[in-house]
Amino acid sequence: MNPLSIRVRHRLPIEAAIQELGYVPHGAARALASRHSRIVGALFPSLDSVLFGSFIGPLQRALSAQGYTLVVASSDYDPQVEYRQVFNLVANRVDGVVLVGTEHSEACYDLLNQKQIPYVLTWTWQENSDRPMIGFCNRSAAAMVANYLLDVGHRDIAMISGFTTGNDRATERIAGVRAALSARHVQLNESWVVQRPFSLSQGASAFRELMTSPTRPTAIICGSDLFACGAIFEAARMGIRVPEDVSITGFDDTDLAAGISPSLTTIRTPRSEMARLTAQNLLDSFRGQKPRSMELKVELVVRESSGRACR
Amino acid sequence: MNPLSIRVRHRLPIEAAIQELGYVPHGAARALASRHSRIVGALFPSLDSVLFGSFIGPLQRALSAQGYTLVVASSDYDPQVEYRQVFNLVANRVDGVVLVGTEHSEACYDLLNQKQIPYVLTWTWQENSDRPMIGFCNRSAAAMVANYLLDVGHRDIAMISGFTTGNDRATERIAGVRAALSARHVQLNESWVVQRPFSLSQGASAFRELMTSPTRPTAIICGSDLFACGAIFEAARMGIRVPEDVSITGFDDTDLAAGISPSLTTIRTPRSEMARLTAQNLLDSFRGQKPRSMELKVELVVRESSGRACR
DNA sequence: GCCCATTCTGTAAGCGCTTGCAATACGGTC
DNA sequence: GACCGTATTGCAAGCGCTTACAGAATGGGC
Repeated sequence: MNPLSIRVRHRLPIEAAIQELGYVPHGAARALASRHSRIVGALFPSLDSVLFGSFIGPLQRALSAQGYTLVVASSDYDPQVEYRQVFNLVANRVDGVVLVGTEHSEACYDLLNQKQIPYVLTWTWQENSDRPMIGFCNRSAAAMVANYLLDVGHRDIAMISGFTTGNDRATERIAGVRAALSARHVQLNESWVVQRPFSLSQGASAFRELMTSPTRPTAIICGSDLFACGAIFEAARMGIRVPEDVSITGFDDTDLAAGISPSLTTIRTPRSEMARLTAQNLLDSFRGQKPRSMELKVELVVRESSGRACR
Repeated sequence: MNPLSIRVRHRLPIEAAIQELGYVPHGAARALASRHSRIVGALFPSLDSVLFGSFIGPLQRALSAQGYTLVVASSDYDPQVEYRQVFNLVANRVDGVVLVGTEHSEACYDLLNQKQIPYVLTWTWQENSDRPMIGFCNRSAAAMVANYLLDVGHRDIAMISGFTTGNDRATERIAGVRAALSARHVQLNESWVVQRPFSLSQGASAFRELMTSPTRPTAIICGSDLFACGAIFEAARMGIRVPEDVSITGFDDTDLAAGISPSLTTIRTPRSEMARLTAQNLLDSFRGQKPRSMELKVELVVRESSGRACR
């Protein structure tokens, strides 16, 4: 008799019984016994934004395809909340954790290290860091935008940025712009760098503020497409022409960037690729392989919202 | 000696030791022993969309405040995937499940019932259903829009809708428009009801299609703000004036609706309230209280993108 | 038909907690 | 100081699975 035949002979009736009785394995029991939960936790600064949505989807798909479940949490940009959420994830003994950016309290890192839970930092890239990272360099991405604007003649450049406190991405983007300007002997006017909570309407009001100041910038670099779209909408309301009167650039290349009129010059950030690679990185860790950090390329997408400086 | 003093005397050094040793309770062990996981699962048709983002955030916050963790999953509008995801949630022995809409396979409902896992259907409302529901009536919401357009003289009304297969919200919205028109002896031209995947660019292309047909509608009811914004952008590109040449309405009142120019007439759906009440509903179930279904009110927000029919 | 290398099956221990019960300590009362 | 009800502690069982190991069955080679 074939050695497999027994297995086969038994498998069918057993599977029938499983169906019949409606047996569903008990994840917690399995997790307890096997010492891994097949759950991955992802902690975002905010869940409300569109931005992270286009990351969660692919991440969830990639993990799900390998039998992993995704838990999401948000810190609301608050380190206290963040620690609580990490603790929560650890308490649930997630097999791995996805974090956004590098700025997290020591306590968070300690907790993960102590419990030996692999984690990945995303949405950011730092050379020579020993932390696992899958992301792009916010500094050079911002510098790309700045250099492009300098190339087409802009010198009076303003920024609408997210809050930099605890947000290394925002910090790096400002630093990137500042460095790019410096390299061309242009100084970034710090009073033209405004920080706002990420939203369309905040982008609009920041734009209005900048454009009603005594001297107007000729170009505005926005730290997110949301800001940029808010600015474009506000420009329309104020009768300011884009890009003739002012160039506006975004960050992320969301659907909106291509759709809006004038279409938005922006930086395309590789969110779904980042999600896939992040999942892969963790899965490698789970399999005992050394996870690979990776710097992803971003791309400047020049569209209608930017052009030659008018003065 | 005070009976409490022992407790107090012991508590401090014990808590110190907990800190010291970095003890983190083991969720799986707790779940196994206590027979509840303190995890709630939410299953969305899609995670990519902005739409559900503004629901997940408040939901997660509300649950987190009560010590519950949120697991998200997406079905990609595929019943097969949906069943697998529900199975997954059940396998993880979530304490409760959040589902979107009413259309789910019997198998899904059976699984939840058999394992006695409380669930809530959201984003939808049906009178006389015995299923727990927290949502709004898509049919009457759509009828509100249609009645408004009829009131301002429109008779040639088109729709850009999501796919109706497996999506009761889309189905109901079309039905609502059809019924409202019928009641005024206007017939909905079925060839003017186009179904598309939810996205900005699909809204744009559907708009172009409708506006290049031999006879043009004077108003277009969109099943989502995303469609409507796509349509508005496309109108700008085609040199079609909104609302002078065509009125456009949306659904959901996302940030974009107020920001876009012309600003969008739309239906405000109470997403964060829905999230809070959904959480409350489940928490009530967990505490053995009878959960309360609730119909939420939606509101027609008339802005610039709609107006009197021109002919 | 015997032996061996496999594959398969059965069994027991234990993952880290909760829960209920029995045992004990406690403070107050008479 | 004996007694009582209450607060606290200690202990053991068990949640539903995995895992490791011992033991049995299997089929092929000689």
